[in-house]
Amino acid sequence: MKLPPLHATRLRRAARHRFGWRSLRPEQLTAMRAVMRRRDALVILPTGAGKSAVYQVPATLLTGPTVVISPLLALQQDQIAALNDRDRPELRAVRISSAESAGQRAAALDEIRSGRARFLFTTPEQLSNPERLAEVRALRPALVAVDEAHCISAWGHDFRPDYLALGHLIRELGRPPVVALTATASPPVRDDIVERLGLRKPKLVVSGLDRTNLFLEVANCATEDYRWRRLLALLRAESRPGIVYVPTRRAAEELAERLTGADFPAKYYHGGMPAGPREELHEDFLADRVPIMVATSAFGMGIDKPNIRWVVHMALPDAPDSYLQEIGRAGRDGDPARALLLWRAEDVGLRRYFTGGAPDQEELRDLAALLRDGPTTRAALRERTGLGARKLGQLLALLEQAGAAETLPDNRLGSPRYAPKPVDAASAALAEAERQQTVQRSRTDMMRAFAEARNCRGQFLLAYFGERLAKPCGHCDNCHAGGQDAAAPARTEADEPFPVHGTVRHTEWGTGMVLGYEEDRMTVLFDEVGYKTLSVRVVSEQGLLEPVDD
DNA sequence: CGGGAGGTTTATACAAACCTCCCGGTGCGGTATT
Repeated sequence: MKLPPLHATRLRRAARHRFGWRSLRPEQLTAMRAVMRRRDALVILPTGAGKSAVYQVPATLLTGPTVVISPLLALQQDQIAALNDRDRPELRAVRISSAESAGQRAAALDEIRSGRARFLFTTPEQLSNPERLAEVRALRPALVAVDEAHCISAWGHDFRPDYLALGHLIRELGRPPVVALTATASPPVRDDIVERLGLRKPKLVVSGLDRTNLFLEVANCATEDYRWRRLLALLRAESRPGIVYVPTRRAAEELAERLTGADFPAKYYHGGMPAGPREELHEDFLADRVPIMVATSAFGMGIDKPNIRWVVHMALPDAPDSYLQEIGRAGRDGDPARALLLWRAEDVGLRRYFTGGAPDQEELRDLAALLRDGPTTRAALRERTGLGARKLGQLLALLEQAGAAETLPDNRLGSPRYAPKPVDAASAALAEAERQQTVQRSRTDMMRAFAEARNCRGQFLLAYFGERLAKPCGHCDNCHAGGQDAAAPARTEADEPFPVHGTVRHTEWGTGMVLGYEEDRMTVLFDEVGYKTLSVRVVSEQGLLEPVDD
């Protein structure tokens, strides 16, 4: 008789009795068992595949509370409500955020301490407050779950710098096991998550990147008018609800009005709106009261709505990472859904702008010099430099990469013992910023290459995310147009001279990972210069790449 | 980086070409004011 794997029975029983889930998917179970063995895990599963269960079920079997770090308060609200609706003390969730008063915070901590609640939801910003951190540490958490972990990479470097410090903060919590969860993470994003969270040999669980019920289409639009007419054509052919992604807030408002005028009732949503209407729209959309949502990228994270029938992009997204996140919201019910990208070459300009320029070398140098005066706080640094919180966070992160700044156990900032001179630290930090921008630009290049691809789009996307799809996907415009030659001769070693996912070195660009092959071209992700597409023939003839042993 | 608005120049002067300026995403938290 074959014994069930360690912990599997307990986990299944807990899932059934405490949550009412009659079965667990293999990938869920794999991740949960890693958690039970107190091993770190990086879990990449599509939303709706039971990602939350991965930390929630083990949490009920561990001694001690689970801290859930999640980026959006609105999202936390939904997750907390879902847990508390079950009305069981061992599932009860509380929160610490700017939305709770000091009294509520004390009550939440007390509930956890006394065992009346098990889950503590919070944000990276809360934990970066030393008092808050000490309060949470005193609870002796048994597990930390980092939800929407791609935010570390997408937001940490500029927008929400506290995300970059999460690794330090978790260490200060007593370093319980950590499980990081997200729906999409390309190889460099995975590396970023592992490095920034300080994950130790994490169990990697990946599944469900190829969404077979999602039909991928792209149209290059010579004019704005053509873009509009393609949108109308889709609206006439498809049912509701759907999401139209636009690049700016103004475009969201204008397009919603124009669509409504054309007898396609639509609402708009963007980050500049007051919180009240935003929440209301969010709920209205979930309740099928909004047929068409025209939105910026602010809309959608954490939306787990089964019946979204299509997602249209009215501009080129900044990267395949965002694109896959956004189209992934369609067709969760498994029924056919469409993802239509309507793009123009002109769209790239806005993306370049958002990528930003180089930081100021003098500011970097002065900051590095200040850090040498002895440990200090962010508030003191803001005061002495006159920098804003966000800017300061960015510069500190860069200086940390340059070995000129470190976060001390008491959450103050200092200069490491062998820190480079401020001038050299500034140069190194600037170089790091340039590297990050180069990589980000190469992501936009890959997004454009996807739009211009004449072969299977599913294969292209999966290769970008470091996965391999053996056959053409069969659910994209190019596959349907017969662009794929099913009778093509089998590919040989001459076509694919380096193994997929193997490491190579380029004479100029340094080391990188082979992501995949497409006809006579290959895509490589280089550490320093990001994604590059190369001609296999040229690579072979000129010996541009050599294999590197991993 | 590029589009759009709005103004100015041009000289095949009731239009087009050119110029300049402004704008552009994602959210936490805390503080100040009603």
